[in-house]
Amino acid sequence: MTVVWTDERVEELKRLWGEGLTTGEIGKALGVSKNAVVGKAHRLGLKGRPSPIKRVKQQKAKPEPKIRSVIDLSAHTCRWPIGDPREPGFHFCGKPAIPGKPYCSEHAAIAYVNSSSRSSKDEDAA
DNA sequence: CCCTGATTCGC
DNA sequence: GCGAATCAGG
Repeated sequence: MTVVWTDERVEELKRLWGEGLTTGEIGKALGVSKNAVVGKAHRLGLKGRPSPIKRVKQQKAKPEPKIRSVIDLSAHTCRWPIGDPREPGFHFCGKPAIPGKPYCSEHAAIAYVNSSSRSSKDEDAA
């Protein structure tokens, strides 16, 4: 595989080498064996580096998972607890709640039932 | 064992 | 000078 090392090849070699590609990658890109690459590189006087050189993958920094909590729920979302808070399947109702109330109409009825039975004659007064 | 790079060795 | 083989490090 005596591919004539033209200036282009050498330039590509140096470029890929500088890119951080491994000898195998460069050799594959140039169509030569990794030995040829490393040999030429060494002969050229390129900088040596640690064996397992790998290009650092650009990891996308995730914004944030955004933890859902009861306070994060919309003000108009029913927060009626379903199940036991200690159990894994615990969740909230999530149905549209009554404005001003943390529960939907159904659960609000349950929540406020008998809580403070308004007398049928305490608000008619003026 | 795999990966890699570095050096050696024959052409 | 070239690359494969070989050696060496991780």
